[in-house]
Amino acid sequence: MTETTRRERLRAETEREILHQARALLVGGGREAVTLRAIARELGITAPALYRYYDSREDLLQRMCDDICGDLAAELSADLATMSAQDTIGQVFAVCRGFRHWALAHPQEFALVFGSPDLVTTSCADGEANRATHDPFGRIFLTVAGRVLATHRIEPPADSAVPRQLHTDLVTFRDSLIAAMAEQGIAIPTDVLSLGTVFFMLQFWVRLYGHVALEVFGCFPFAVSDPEPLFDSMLADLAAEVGLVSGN
Amino acid sequence: MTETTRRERLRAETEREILHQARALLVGGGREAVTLRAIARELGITAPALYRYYDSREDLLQRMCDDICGDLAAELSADLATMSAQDTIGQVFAVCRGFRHWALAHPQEFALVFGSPDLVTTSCADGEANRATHDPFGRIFLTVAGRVLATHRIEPPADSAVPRQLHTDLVTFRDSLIAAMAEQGIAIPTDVLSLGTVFFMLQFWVRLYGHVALEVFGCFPFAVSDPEPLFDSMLADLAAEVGLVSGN
DNA sequence: ACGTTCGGTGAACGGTGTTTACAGAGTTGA
DNA sequence: TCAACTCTGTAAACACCGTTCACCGAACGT
Repeated sequence: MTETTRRERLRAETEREILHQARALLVGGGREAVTLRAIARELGITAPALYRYYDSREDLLQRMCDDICGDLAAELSADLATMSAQDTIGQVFAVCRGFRHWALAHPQEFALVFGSPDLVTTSCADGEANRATHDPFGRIFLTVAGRVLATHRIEPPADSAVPRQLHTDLVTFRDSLIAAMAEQGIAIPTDVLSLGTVFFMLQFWVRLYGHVALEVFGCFPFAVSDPEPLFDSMLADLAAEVGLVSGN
Repeated sequence: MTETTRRERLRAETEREILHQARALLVGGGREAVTLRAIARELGITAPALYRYYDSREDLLQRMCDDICGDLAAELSADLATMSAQDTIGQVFAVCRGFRHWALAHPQEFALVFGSPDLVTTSCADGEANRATHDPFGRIFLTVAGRVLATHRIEPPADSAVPRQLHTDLVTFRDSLIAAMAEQGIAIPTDVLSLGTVFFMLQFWVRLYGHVALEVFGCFPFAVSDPEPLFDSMLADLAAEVGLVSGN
């Protein structure tokens, strides 16, 4: 079907199985438990055979990162598919809540992809500037954000309120953002993507990621028996900050 | 001096050296590089000897967490000592900036203490409810926050704006907060520690931790060449949100 | 002075990543 | 069809890891 020769089919199958077992080990015992020998054992082969598929353990972990990102993106996409296409604000909220739920349900995966100081995920690694427009998970965020911008007038911070040192970075991001949006058939008038708007998107992500990381890593200053209301109040704050009402 | 017998002195010395070398390995190669054999090699002893000091590698890592927290607290305390005792708001800002700078300068330590899904640091492990009032780093935050509350009138969110589900947790935290403050000689009238105030402190920490974690883990959606203005604008936002002006 | 405790060693066990030489099946082309 | 070649696997080996065990000598309390 998808592949021509028989060898290629078997190889793809094995590759899938390797990643699958690696994920199971990650979930069960964290990053340190993802062992070449353990993976091989589960597959009924020997450890050196894995070197036909990956350069090293580190390389395998890297590929697993991409795999995880893809799964997360797929899960969020599935959630979105069940929603009204009209309610673009609701879609943003759904993606945010979906991200949180995924992270809480998959703490080890989250720690690997979003909580490792060294490997910067490098992802596609073609350009270097923007991650979000390339990695499949980031694209979902930008898509729903773009749909809101295309359907609602928001009240972003004034451009004058954006720290000067961020200007060039924000402009660069805005450009690749418009390009990525256009690729998905979402036309954003360049004037609604003001510097203040892009700045707000950055702040939005900082707070979203921050809350989720805090919760996954259990770094609350005291025991919070149910952090969900805190999360929801943060989302409401963010929406209110730019004059969005969840109703319409 | 501090210890009576000669054996105790030597033991304390060795214990210090173990943690010191373990830290060096952590900084150089992350958690996985902290190896009993490598530590022993640096000390000129054999690996099994370390079991006279720690139950296991995991136990050693745990102690190292506490050690790191202590160092962070010491560094922040030193910063505070150079500041005017009057400018309590400036002290809060200094602690926040100090936390960020420490995290960026010590990413591996940060990842170990503030970015591990499994071991919840357990820290003192006596009570279970509140972490901040026990661990030395949390106490610094609470101290400077307490000083602001004792010297300034702030405009916290109304109690009615606090999600109902958080009430009991917040009340519990407030009580242990007042107790911890009193221990340090800071008297907080219980009426300034409204539910809204404690809620704001929680939100404050979420945003502070969130930004720092994001930066350490490099999870920006695009390349931000200098994130410091973003951090500073967040601090200004937080202060403005409760009506604090940095001047007085 | 004696027995005990403490901090250290060396050998061993099973597990790990990685390299090397080698074997066999799948594929390709004359 | 058959030879050349590529691809996927193996087995052995190396160096390293955490951990346990038996043992030893110096420091310690009585």
